[in-house]
Amino acid sequence: MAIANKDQKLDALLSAAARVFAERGYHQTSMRELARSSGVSLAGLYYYVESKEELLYLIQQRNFERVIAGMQERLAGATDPVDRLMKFIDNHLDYFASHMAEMKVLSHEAGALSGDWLHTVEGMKGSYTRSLMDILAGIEQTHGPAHANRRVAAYSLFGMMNWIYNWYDPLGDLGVELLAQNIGRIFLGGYVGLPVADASLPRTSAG
Amino acid sequence: MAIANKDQKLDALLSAAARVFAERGYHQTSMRELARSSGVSLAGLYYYVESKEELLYLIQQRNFERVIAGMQERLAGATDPVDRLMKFIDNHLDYFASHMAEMKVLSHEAGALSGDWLHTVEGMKGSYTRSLMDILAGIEQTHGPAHANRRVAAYSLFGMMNWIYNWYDPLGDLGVELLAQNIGRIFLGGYVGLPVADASLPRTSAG
DNA sequence: GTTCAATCCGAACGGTCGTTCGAAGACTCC
DNA sequence: GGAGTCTTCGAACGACCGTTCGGATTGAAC
Repeated sequence: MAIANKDQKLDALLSAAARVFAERGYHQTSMRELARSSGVSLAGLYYYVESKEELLYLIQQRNFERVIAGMQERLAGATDPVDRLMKFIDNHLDYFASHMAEMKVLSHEAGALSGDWLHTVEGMKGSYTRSLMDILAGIEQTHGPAHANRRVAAYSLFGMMNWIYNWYDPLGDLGVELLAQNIGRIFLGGYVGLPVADASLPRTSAG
Repeated sequence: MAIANKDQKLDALLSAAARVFAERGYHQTSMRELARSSGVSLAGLYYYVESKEELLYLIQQRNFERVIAGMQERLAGATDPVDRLMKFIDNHLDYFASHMAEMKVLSHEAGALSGDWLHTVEGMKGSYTRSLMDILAGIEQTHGPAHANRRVAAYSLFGMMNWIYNWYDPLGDLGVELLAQNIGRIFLGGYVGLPVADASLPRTSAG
């Protein structure tokens, strides 16, 4: 019970910290604020975590891990490159929209890590980016020459998806499925001139 | 001479500060570091600026002003909506690429301002966003129904363009013209299914 | 060469920061 | 009920923060 309980409390701590980091920024947030908003004393935080930076690292690493795991799961049975891309986008935006605070911290506080922690997270980003580039290569093979440089295309897609923390409200009128559909359509139409049919996308009421 | 000289030194100060803010982040940067990297004493900074936050505000406001002025200048004679969009993108990326530090500060430290200063910069952002949305409306009129929600499209384009501070090297192999061409092509092709011909874009050696 | 404003700075202020430490409470097992 | 481990925390530490203030330095104007 003891160890499981500790892990559970660490999870709650990370979730509370992510909310505050997302709202006020990592450097602007003090350990005293984190203590207050998570119901633990200041010193008590250090029972679960060895430093403020480890808190940031754990938020980034754990959530990125889940994004990557979700992607691998969704891609497991898909062979058509376009289908794979849409699943990649769906997964990314799904996780993003349901973990806005954590993903904002992951996207926005990338430069706040250092040392091995930074190295680890950057490794994950590299591998994630490579996954997308591979999918793009597959699309080029099946749908003719690309209309844009593959690297530019990959980072443009990440830009579209990661920028949403600046404007998207998951509780607003625009559902995640529709958002993913829109972004997927913009990207695919521009990258290989593919008009993405509604039928190949998850249906939404506002479709 | 006196006042002009002061303005000139303020410019140099802002430029030095932007470089440090871009590299280490606004909150992580101390006034002592800014003093060191701009060759002024700590107290001397306060002759030019009333607070650290005003420094950030001036960087954001002055550069955003120039981006908007550049846009208005380039759009002055253009009537074709697609041409207007390409000019909008060109201007944005041109300025971004030649002022990477300032624009990273503008994009990345948006949440660090408060009060009237925040209000002013947000007003500029709103007006700039409206300009893009107007161009998109024009494109829809001349090139048929859009393949994606206009608001999503606008923010997706901003995402593509503003994300470049995370990966783009203005001194690398990929020139700004080519970058703008690629992003413009991805966006236009996806938004209204328009295959952008090379001829309608600025020529580059790598075409 | 005195005046006066513009320019610059050393030194200090009060405050907040991340982190530590020793000890107190809570819980389990005998 | 005693031993031992897990969990929690009040209080304090040294470091650094943004900002201020009084005075030094400069340079043009008369």
